[in-house]
Amino acid sequence: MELLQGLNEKQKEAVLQTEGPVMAIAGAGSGKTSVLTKRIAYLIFEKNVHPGNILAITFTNKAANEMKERVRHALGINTYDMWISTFHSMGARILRDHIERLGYKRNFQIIDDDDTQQLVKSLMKKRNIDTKLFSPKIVRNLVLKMKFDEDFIHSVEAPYNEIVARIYKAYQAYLFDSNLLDFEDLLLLTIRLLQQEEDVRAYYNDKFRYVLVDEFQDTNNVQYELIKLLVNDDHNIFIVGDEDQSIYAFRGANIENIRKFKKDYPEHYLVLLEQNYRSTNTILDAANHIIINNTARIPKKLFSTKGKGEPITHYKGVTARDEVEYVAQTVQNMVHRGYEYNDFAILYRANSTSRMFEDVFLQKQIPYRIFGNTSFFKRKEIKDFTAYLRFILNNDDAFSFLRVIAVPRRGIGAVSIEKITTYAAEKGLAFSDALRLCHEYLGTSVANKLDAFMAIIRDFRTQLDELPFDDFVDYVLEKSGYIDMLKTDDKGDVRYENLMEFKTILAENNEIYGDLTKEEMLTFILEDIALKSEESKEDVENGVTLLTLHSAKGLEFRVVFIVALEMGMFPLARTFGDRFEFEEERRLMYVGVTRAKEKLFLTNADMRQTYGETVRNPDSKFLEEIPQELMTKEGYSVAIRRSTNVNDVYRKPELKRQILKKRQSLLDSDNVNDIKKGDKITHDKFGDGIVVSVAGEHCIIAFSVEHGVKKLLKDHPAIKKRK
DNA sequence: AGGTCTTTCCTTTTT
DNA sequence: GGAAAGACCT
Repeated sequence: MELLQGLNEKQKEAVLQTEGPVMAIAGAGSGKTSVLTKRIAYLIFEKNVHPGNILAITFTNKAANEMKERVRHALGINTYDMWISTFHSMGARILRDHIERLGYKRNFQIIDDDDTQQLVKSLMKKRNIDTKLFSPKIVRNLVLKMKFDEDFIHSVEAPYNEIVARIYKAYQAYLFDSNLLDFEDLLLLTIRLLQQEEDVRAYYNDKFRYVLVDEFQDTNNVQYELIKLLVNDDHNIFIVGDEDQSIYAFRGANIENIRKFKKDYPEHYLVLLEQNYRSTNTILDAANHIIINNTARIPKKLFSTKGKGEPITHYKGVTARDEVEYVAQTVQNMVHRGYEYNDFAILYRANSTSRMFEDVFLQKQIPYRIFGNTSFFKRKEIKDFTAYLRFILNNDDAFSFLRVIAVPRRGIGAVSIEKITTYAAEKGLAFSDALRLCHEYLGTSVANKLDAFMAIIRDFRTQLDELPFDDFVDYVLEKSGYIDMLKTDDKGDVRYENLMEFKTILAENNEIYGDLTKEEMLTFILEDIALKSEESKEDVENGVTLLTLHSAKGLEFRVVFIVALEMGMFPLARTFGDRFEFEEERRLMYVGVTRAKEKLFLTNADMRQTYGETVRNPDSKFLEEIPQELMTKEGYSVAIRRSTNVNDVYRKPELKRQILKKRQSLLDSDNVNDIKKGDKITHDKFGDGIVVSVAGEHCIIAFSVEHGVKKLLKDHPAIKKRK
């Protein structure tokens, strides 16, 4: 059969065993994605299964998109009827149709993690809980756990237990009243719906005859529960996973689910995919030697028919800058030798590491793509504008109101808003009604301002139906005063451009959802934005890929650089004391190494700036775990390491003190602006100016007319003396 | 209330 | 070193 061409025996089994539960344990690079897509093709072409009867669940949007792409293009199947999505978008899609059964309104909006964090904080403040003494971050995490299991609160210790219990209640009520769902709700409410409403469950059980779950090792208990509710009595469930690649325990992923699956579906068919089609044996050897250090795992050894390949290169830079320059230089050299920019990936543990690479790549004109990081949709202006859209659609959305009322400022501040919410609470009114009826509570001037604002919002609601999206966006930006506000913002130009970019995105969606009402359309678009956090904006055709180790999962590249391999950077310092967490770091390393097809570079630096301070981290433990004969060493590691022992700095306090002292004196001399009255200086932000007077640490400087006269710290780094 | 300067916290990782 | 929150001044 043509479809099965190029598959090995094990892979064929995984495709052909269509009925009943199947568990495929698939090592890195074992052709898992192609098994998944071919299985879908086989179901449709050979078993005549309707695409609408297939549900494929992935973990990230990137994986979902890639699977869609492959099913659509490589196999020529129309994915329109097929559900290929993440757990969360699947939940949203089901809830959009049935959530009224749970008392919510169907035009609910999704609130992202940043916003829940803020919400918890403001709820704490409103209840006079000191957010300095009690971290809102901890409270929020505990509240989220309580969402999964209310009994969880009994294991929380005083005094947090009482606070968390209160905030949990308030938080849930707030979301419900505002018709908002957080990420957890997307799963939990779907479960509640399926448990509570038998006919709904029957509908989906009948619809989803074949369920496929990718990256099963990353499912948490709630997601597993959801899978079980969706799988019907035929038990046609296919899961693919690899416990060595479980990297989401921090988010509740539970490797135990693999064992639970075995128990819940005792009749399951097991397939082991161990042959690797991706990497050279040198790379696999290194990966095997790293992962073997983890205690809790089923032994598994990847093998490959590819040759030995090139050795791994470890480069140690003198500074982090040096490390980055080396990476850039190496990329360029290899491109001259015939590689494409597309062939390279730079992998790092934390998003913040990407900054310096961006700097250097820009400078050297190396094209690159960057995944994740500050997503387009998390920018202030975009969040502001989406808050407008949300509030226009739903006047009960108090959270969006708070944002919108303050940009631009409208003379309605914290005090007045507090009055409105108190009023709503006392009278038991919906937020939208409170906004209409609260006049007596407010001063006349504030009441008038609020009226004027609500009139604008009502007008926006009318215009939404009247105007094409393009014009609607311009209309809102103009009439809300947002455009005027940007004129005084020093980042106004960039912000404006981003908003125009956002307009384009809306217009594109307009075409996709052409047959819906404007309101429905906008609701879908906002949902999309909330769930698909990242959209690689700069669409470089051929560029180096910069991404975190987490988002690298499932991808492969000819050449991979894993950077900043230092104790504290990777593995992260906070994981040192916890074996469980440390082993997750190691799995992350394993994922990183196995992304490489031909050549692997491991880099780090002797010195780097962290939090604005120079630190010297020892080499990452993971470097030692790779057999040294697989590696060649370059850079600092060869030249200098023998003469200075980095660890001395940590062992000898007096040495450390000396270094600190020297560093301090360097800092001091760097920052001292020996300026006197009458000196001409230049300021990073205010431009050129003349020193009017100096007194102690401060000085008074006259800048150009638009900035005027300012009192500033004399030694502020933004001030430089002009020659 | 709003703007500016100063201090604080920070880095996991994703939906 | 940089963003966000807070303190302080107008």
